[in-house]
Order: sequence, then C-alpha cells, then structure tokens
Amino acid sequence: MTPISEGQNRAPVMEDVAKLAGVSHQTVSRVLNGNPNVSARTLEKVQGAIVELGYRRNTAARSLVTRRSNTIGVLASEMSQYGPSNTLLALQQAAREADYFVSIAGLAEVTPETIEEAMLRFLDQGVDGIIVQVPHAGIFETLVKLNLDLPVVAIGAAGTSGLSGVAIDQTAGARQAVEYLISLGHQRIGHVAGPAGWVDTQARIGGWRAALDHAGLPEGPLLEGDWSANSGFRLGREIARIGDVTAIFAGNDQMALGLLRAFAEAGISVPGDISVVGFDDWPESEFFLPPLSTVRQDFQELGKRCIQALLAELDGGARDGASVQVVPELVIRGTTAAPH
Amino acid sequence: MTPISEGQNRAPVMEDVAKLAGVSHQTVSRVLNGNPNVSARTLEKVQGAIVELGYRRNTAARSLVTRRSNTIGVLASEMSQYGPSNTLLALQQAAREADYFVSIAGLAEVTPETIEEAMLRFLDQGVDGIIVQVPHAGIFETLVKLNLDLPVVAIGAAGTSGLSGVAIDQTAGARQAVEYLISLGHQRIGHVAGPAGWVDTQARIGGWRAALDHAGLPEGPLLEGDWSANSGFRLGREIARIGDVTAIFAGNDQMALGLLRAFAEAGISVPGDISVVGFDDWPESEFFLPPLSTVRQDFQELGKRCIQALLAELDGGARDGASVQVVPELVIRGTTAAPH
DNA sequence: TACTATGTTGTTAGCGCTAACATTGGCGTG
DNA sequence: CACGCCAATGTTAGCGCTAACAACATAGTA
Repeated sequence: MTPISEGQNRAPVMEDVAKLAGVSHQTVSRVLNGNPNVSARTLEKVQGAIVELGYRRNTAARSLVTRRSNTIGVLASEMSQYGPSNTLLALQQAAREADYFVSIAGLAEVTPETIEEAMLRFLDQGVDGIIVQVPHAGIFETLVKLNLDLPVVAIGAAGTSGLSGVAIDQTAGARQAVEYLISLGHQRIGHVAGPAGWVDTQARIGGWRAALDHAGLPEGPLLEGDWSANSGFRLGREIARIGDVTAIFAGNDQMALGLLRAFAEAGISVPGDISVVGFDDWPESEFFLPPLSTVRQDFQELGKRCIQALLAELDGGARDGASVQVVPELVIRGTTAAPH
Repeated sequence: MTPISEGQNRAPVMEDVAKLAGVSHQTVSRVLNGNPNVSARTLEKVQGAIVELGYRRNTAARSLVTRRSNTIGVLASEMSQYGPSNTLLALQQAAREADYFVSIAGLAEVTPETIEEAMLRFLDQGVDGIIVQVPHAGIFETLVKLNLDLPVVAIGAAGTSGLSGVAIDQTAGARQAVEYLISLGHQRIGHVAGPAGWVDTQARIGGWRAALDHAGLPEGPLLEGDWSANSGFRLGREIARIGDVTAIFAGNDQMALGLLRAFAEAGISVPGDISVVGFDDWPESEFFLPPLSTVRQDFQELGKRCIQALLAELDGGARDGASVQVVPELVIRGTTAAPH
C-alpha cells in the first residue's frame, strides 16, 4: 500500500508526472481533465505515472486559474437540531457525489450582521455557491439585500428574484395531519405552534388553518411555543386547564413530547381524551408514551434537491429563482384516535 | 495585452489597491499580513483603498504560495446524533474564532475504505489539519495505518504515536453516575450499554465496572443495546421480566427513554421500584416521565479543546500525541431515588 | 499533387499572491 | 562627512495549474 503522502519528499507536481510519462505537463492536464484528444497510448502512460508517483492535483493552483473552488458553503443555524443536522448530512453527501467540498458556517445567533459576516467569509473562501439553511422569517429579504454575485439556494424559502428556494412543503404536511384528525371526527383542533418568526411556524399554522377552513370548522386555540419540550409542557398544562379541545396538532415532536407529559400529569388520556400529532418524526417519537403520530420529512431528498438546484445554477448560469417542493408524509401511531 | 476596458465586473486585485493607494502591491500585502514595517501614513492610505474598492484577498492565490489553506477538515460519523452534531457546531465556532474554515465529510458508513476515501478528499482539498469524530473502536488504528503527513486530532481516542486525542472522560462520568446510585443505597446496578465496537460504549462500561468494583459490589446484568430508544425499550422489557435490579445505568438518554417506556408498561415505578440514570443530557431528557437523571457532557468545551490541540500542532509542529480530557457532570433529576 | 480538415501534442503566458532580495533615505556614530 | 544601520518600500521570481494558441502529423478531398 502506497503511503498517502510522500513524507519528507516534495509532493509530486504535474511536471514530475509529465517527465516520467515522457510527455508535456499540458498533456497530463488533459488526461486529468478528461480531454478526449489524447491517444490511448499516451493516456495509459500518463495514468501509470500518476499512480506510480501518487500524484494529486493541487487544488489551490487549479482554483486560481479556473476561478472555481469546487466548494459549496452551507450556512446553517440551529445546526444541532434534528431537522437541520439531518439536512446538513444529506447536503454533504449529495455534494460529495457531485465532487464538491462542503464548507460550513454555523450561526450561533441569527441577525443580518451575523449572516453578512458568514457570507463574507464564504466569499473570502471563494465558494462557488451557497446553501442557506436558516429557517427564520425575513432571511429571504436579508439575503436579497446582500446582493451577492453568487448562486444562492435558500432552504425553506420560496424562490423569487434571483434566489432559488428548495423546501419541504410543510403547509401540505400540516394540512394532511389536521385533515386526518378531522377525518377521525375531531371538531375542536388546537395548534401548538413554534415561535413566531420562523418560516416553519408560519407554514405549519397555514396548513392547520387551511384544513380547518376547508372543513368549515372553527379554529381551535393557537398557542405559541419555542420548539422545546419545555414549552410544550407549559402549554400542555394550559390546555389541560382550559379543556375544550379533542385534538392538538403540535409544531414539532419535541413540543408534542411536552404535551404528552403535561397531559399524563393532568390525568388526561392520550389518545382517549385528546389526540396529538407532531411534526418531524424524529427517531425517538416512536417510543413516546404512547408512540407519536407525526409528519415525516424527507431530509435526504431535500438535501439532494438543494444540491441539484445549486449545480443547475452553477452550470447553466440560470438564476431563475426556481422553487422546488418536497412533500412530507403522515405517520400514524398511537396518539391519535376518534374523539368520544 | 491589457484589456481595453477594465470591466466594472472584474473583482479588484491587490495591484488595483496598490495603484489607488499609490504604493506597490507588496506594500498592500504587508498591510494585509500585519507586517509592522509600514508607516502609519501608508497604512491609512492602503486601508482606505481597500475599503473603497471593497477588495478581498484571493484565497486560492494565497494558498498556492503559502501552502496553507486555512481550512480544517472534520471527519464525522453519526453526524445527526446529538453528541456529534453539537461537537461539530462547537468545532466550527472555535475554528472560526481562529480564522479557519471548516470542511466537513460525513460518513454514512464507517469502514477503513470510506475513511481513507474521505481523508484523500481532504488531502486533495489541501486542508491544514483534520479532526476525526468517529467514535468507533479501531478508528485509531485505521488512522495510524493511513500514515497521513498531516496533523490529526481524534476525538475520543487516547493520544499516542503521532495522533493527538481529545476526549470527554466518559469513564469518569459513568463512574460518577454509578457511585451516586451506590450512595443512594443501591446494590444491584445493571448497565444498558451501547453497541460493542464503540469507544463510548467501552468507556462507559469501564466506569460502571470501576465504581462497582471499588464499592465491592457484584456486577449487575450488562445488556447491549444500539443507542436507540427502541433497543432501550426491548432491553427494558427484558429487565422487567428478570427483575433482580434496583437501578440501571443507561449508556445514553435515548435508551433510557426506551427503558422508561418499558418500565411504565410493565407497571414498574421509576424511581420507586427502579432508578435510572442516562448519559448525554440531551435537552429533552428534562421532560421525560419522570425527568431523567443523567450525565452532562460539555461539547462546547470539547470542540474548543480540539481546535486548540490542532492549532498547537499546526503552529508548533509538535506531534506529541497529547491527550486532553474534559470531565462531564452528573445531573440529578427525577429518575433516581433510594431503593426500598 | 496540393490543400484543407482533424486529431494530437507542445509552448507560452498568465491566474493573484507571498518570499526573498534590492533599493532608498534618514539617522546616529566616530 | 563618510560610514553603517535600520526602517520603509519596491522589484523580481515563482507557487502549480489551465487556456489559448502554435506546431505538427495524418488522413481525406479536390
């Protein structure tokens, strides 16, 4: 097994390969770039020399002249949460398949300033394009205002004016969930939403509302949490006190977990007295008490589509603000039943 | 031949700044690199010109000549899990503070081949150093075998022969947890471990065993899960069937969640009949039924130390295989009580 | 035969930056 | 005042690669 790097000796450069193969360095370059105008004999010689020397092309030199870094910047907030971290993973895999590197910038705090700073860092680094995974409302305007001369794909944003967007259709997902509750016979369906100012929050509220409107049902209580199980717990106690609903659509699985705990403590049976549906389908939701009915999002697909959209802009140069939607899927488990 | 019109679009280069400031490009370079031998007057002129043109230094050109990319590669498996994703976030922040970019490679499958492939990609990219966040046993040997001519810091590995290691002292954490159970009066303490072949599994088993040995207690049952709540649930049922323990130390919080569910279904009260302690302290653990006692790991600190270790190797050139340990903290909540 | 089209290879000129050395001018010293 | 010294600046030569063009051989066409 050849060592990966040549230890003390200077790493071989194209010229070394060329000499060994008895050709010019440009021919080596042609082989490396898959130029068809290379004879089979030469190709073989060059490839042999490359292997023999363990030659690897210098990215910096290549980038300098091509003005391409083969790197995609991913700007992410809430990086350690379930959705974002899974999207990040998928993004990374899709990028690798397309032979791109992924550079990440995690935002601890989301403000126009921190976003701009991160973007400037990406520019400094010379990334070819940027994927923005920041689910805050207003992110879109912030990005447009920066007026970057680079392809940008925003996750969760509708595409307009120069920015492409790829999103999971959370409105449709929320609507599916609520429609399912309605089909079970529920008539008073509340929503424990995420914090205002999140794209996801708005979309999920929208889906909940649309389903109720469509069925001609009145809106149940709309409560605002902060995605945490803690807030779900707090709001669950409030709901238990007020009564008056037979089903709750929770903005995510964590808050649903808080709800379940609050209801259990209040002696309210789930799904006997109240049905609960979450959103996300994180792996543990299956093991809540009872197992949580929820809406599953396909992050893998989301990541793949993002990279596709970005590469399309990179190659085609089209900046048409295309918008792609991935549709989520309702998963029915043990927290939903017909009202009594 | 110089182009006739210097198109507005062309990004300014150092020479443009130099011209505007009335100096040579080298002086601009000196300003940018903080060279002290620049007069105050010149410094000001150059900085003014930089701002006026919105000049940003070209990283590729810089890397080409300095042979530094200012990029750190992070190799991670299980990227979307709680611990790793938090570590990744911390790593990224610490790197940014030191003015380094972070390039990630997420491993879908951990084998010597996938690791080698990812490492080769990092080499191609020209990273200055690599941080490996792959908690599988044997990762260390795999890395050493690759014989990389690059600083590598492995998370969770003890440092020897050319590789530095930074780890959370999970053995100490596990020991703390079990000693606490012993202090409550428990005498039959089982362990639901993670899958064999994980560094973390081994360390936590080690801590559990050490505490029992030290107290002169017999080892309770040792069961192997796979980190998932599902496996915890399965093993919980088994424990419920066998009985014979008054406390379980779970290898992580997810499995603890599964245990809680299994015990609830079996009519076993926690902490009345059995005490449970988890490991990780993920945010939702506080909202389990009852709130989970667990061991908190400081990923922020871990990330910071990793970057420190890597930068030390980068700057000092020392490859001393230093080993740093971060000590975790026991968090006592509602799943632990004295046995009856 | 001459002449063009085509495929294969080599040569040259940078990409934008930093390192190394060269040059200048002002200062203190003998 | 000649001397060296040092701080401030300029000049030159690449880093390793690709793009553009030049150079040639070969084959096909008039």
